[in-house]
Amino acid sequence: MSHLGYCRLMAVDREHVLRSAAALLTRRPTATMDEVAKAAGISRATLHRHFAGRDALVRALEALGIEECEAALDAARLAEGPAREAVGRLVREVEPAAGLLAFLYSENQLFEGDQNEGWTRIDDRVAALFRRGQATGEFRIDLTPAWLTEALYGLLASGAWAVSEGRVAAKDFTFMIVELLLGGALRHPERHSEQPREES
Amino acid sequence: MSHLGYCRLMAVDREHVLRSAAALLTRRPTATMDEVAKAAGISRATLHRHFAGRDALVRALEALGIEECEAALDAARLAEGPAREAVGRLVREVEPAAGLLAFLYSENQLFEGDQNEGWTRIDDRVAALFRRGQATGEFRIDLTPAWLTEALYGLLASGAWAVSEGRVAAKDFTFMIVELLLGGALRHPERHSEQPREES
DNA sequence: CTTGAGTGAGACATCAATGTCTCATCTGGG
DNA sequence: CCCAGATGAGACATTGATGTCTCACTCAAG
Repeated sequence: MSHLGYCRLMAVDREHVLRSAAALLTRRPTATMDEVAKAAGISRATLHRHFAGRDALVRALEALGIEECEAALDAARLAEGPAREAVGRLVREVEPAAGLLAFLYSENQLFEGDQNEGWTRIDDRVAALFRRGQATGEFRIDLTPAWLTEALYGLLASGAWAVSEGRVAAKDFTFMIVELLLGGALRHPERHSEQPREES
Repeated sequence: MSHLGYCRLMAVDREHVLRSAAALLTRRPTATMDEVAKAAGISRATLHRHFAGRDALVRALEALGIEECEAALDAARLAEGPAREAVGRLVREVEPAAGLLAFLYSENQLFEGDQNEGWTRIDDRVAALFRRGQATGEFRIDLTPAWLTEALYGLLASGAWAVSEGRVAAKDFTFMIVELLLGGALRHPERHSEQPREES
């Protein structure tokens, strides 16, 4: 088990480091490599042995986020049943990764240009869900799938931050996001005009 | 006019520097003081004469954002008419500042602890609007005003980013945010149960 | 016991951004 | 013309994070 055991132990270790880094950077996006190492319970030297530098660490976190996102997309079975229920499943599945995704979401605003293709694949799958909902008549057609996708990301990030700052209860996370995204804030089923603007 | 003129000119200049800094940092939150100076068409030395350092610059931008936010809150007359229309007015009034607010929104996630009290005042006013809407029966009561407030911020930031990256048209900004926040993505007025979760 | 891989601690060098300083230049008012 | 204030350009030291290196220690396998 010398060789195999070695690799698997490294993987576990790396996984653990990534998890603590994600947890820390979610709260303090500017945390130092020193702090990341300390949070993982290892020395900076060892951290550097696992990840060549801060870039590599963030890249690895991005890969982890993409991986968990796609796992959530798979688990949510977006193609099955009513689209609205698929949205609910998706948010529920993605909830554990919401903090990490919120970090990566704001981190992506910093990087110009080269954005990982994994995100566009995810974008496509989410947008396809909204498009399906529009095709079946469940969702309104005057809000583009691209915007609904962006809005979902924004609500996930807002929700994660609001929970981490104690402004909303963690147990309401999925409920609030899904209810707002699907149903909106209005109470009565009366739907106002689709052209609400005065001229101007 | 030596003295008065001096002050007013300085104010105009400072205003211009702040505007360009806001425009630049909105696109590239990590821009250097050098780049900020270049973007404003002045030298780094002069930039330092206006703002002691990067901290001071960000603080000034924060103050500007708060100022514009409160101006938008005033202009939207949140206490008048149906709450849903007040939300529409608010988003429309706040739209020109959305980019700056998105920058400050993510910047605030970086700073720990001491957050400017101006934001809590703004939070209170927005939350009061949602609370009023709930009291009049316009808004549902199973989404807390605090969450609706956070969600509005998140949608504003998402919208600003989506527009700046060309994913949604700038002219649809207000429409999409208001429609999603108030009406949600569902097409039909049928409202699903307020306890949509399976047990578990 | 011996060995070797992995680790922690810490000493550097590097690098980018920042803050401070000086000096030459420009400009408008006296 | 002369001058004071503001500016631009650039040199310089500082600071904080980072990347690299060495060395001693631990621990489990042989």
